[in-house]
Amino acid sequence: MSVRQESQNGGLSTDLAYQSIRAQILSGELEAGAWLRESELATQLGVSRTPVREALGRLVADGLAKHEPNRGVRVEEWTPRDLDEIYDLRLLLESHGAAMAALNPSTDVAMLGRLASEMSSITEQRHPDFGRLTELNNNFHSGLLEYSGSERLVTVVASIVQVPLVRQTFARYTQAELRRSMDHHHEIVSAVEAGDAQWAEAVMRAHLRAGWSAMHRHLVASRAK
Amino acid sequence: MSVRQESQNGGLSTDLAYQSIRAQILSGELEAGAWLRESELATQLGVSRTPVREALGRLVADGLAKHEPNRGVRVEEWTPRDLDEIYDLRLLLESHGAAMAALNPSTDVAMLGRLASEMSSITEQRHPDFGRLTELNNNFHSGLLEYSGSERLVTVVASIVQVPLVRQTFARYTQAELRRSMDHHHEIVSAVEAGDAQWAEAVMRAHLRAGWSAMHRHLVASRAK
DNA sequence: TTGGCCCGTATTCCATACAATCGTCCCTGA
DNA sequence: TCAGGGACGATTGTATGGAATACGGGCCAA
Repeated sequence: MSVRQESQNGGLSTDLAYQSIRAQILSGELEAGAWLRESELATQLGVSRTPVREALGRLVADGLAKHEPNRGVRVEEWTPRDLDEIYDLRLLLESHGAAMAALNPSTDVAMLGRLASEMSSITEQRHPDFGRLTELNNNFHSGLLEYSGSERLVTVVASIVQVPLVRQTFARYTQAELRRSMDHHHEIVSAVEAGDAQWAEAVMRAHLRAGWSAMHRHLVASRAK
Repeated sequence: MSVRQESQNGGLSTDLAYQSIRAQILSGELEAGAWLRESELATQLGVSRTPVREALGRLVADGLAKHEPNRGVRVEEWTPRDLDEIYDLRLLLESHGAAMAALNPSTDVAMLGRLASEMSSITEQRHPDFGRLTELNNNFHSGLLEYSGSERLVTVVASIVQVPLVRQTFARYTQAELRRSMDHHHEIVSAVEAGDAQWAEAVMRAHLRAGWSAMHRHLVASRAK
């Protein structure tokens, strides 16, 4: 919830359309491969086709949808290979960002620590609120990236990462994995607080790789069935 | 000329507008901060405002222009800091890509070698064709990236890199720097041919860092004037 | 002289009408 | 029965008109 899904361009109706359609894609309400018909969405949202077209263009640029000339726009489909590519890039970019944040004296360590703690306490409850957990996790990761000092790093990662986040990764974790993931967050905070770039980078690598591993295990399981 | 500037969506007029406006920005014909008026561009290109609006939206998504609500779109401005960020990311991503290409057995080493050779021969001429050199250089870099096997890596780098390339970096090089840059290309080919990922990665790092250094020298010089 | 308000103008933003294009279905003929 | 072709329908792509909004200049008052 951190960046880039609030209005980046002006139109009121355009933004409404963009937010709404995007939400429907990410929630799974619109499944992969489904057609995004301009007039249908327009009437559904109570606006004309023009802002819908504009919103669809942005979604295509985001990589969430695919344009087929003279045919229309449909929700992008994702293969396991795509997810591998994404995690590979996250590994590279986010660990780099963590290192830079550790070197940045104005990084708000306290805020990151609070996020990590709140996430921990959520996981200790009987029925964890995975939605809230995902939201806090996004805040943690993108917040850390912002302290890397590189605006582009934030936007690039945001443009890559949006898809797999929706898959409710946390809900797939075992209890041990969940706990380890939370521990990673605290360790990252410690590393940043210590100003130790290599430590921060290494923990972030481990953190993401662990997430990738859990996701991968689930993928092969679901493919087998 | 490698990727992502050919039509990614359908419209004929839309594509014309996109290509044309984009070219005007990259050539410097439209300078930073200039307003991109819909009707003006529409009449200039002989189309209506609608495809122009769509093209502007894509340019904003590309990061080449900036949208100001209810005011219009203007050409994005670039600070030296932006260029630093971009080179930082290129360093990270392209060196990683080079390493992966070295590990990929189906990488077309011969093609890369031909590109490197042709670039070398251009630089040895009395009046090198820097435009052609830039084009071949783009082909070399994006070609190498494609052999990394990660589609996303290609598109991500393409989305970041477009701006500084236009600044005719090669024309700023000293003779020695130009020669070193060409040598780097050949060395990268050797490393990839040897299947040595670490070698390829290291040379690519050096190659980009050298380019950054030359650009930086020029920036401080032009700022002093 | 200067600060603030009001209105005119230019421009975007949204809606709607029209044109072009593609897929599908039916019909025909072998 | 099946292959090929042509017209219909649905949907995108383009053009244009009208509503909303923000800037700039001029007027008024202190």
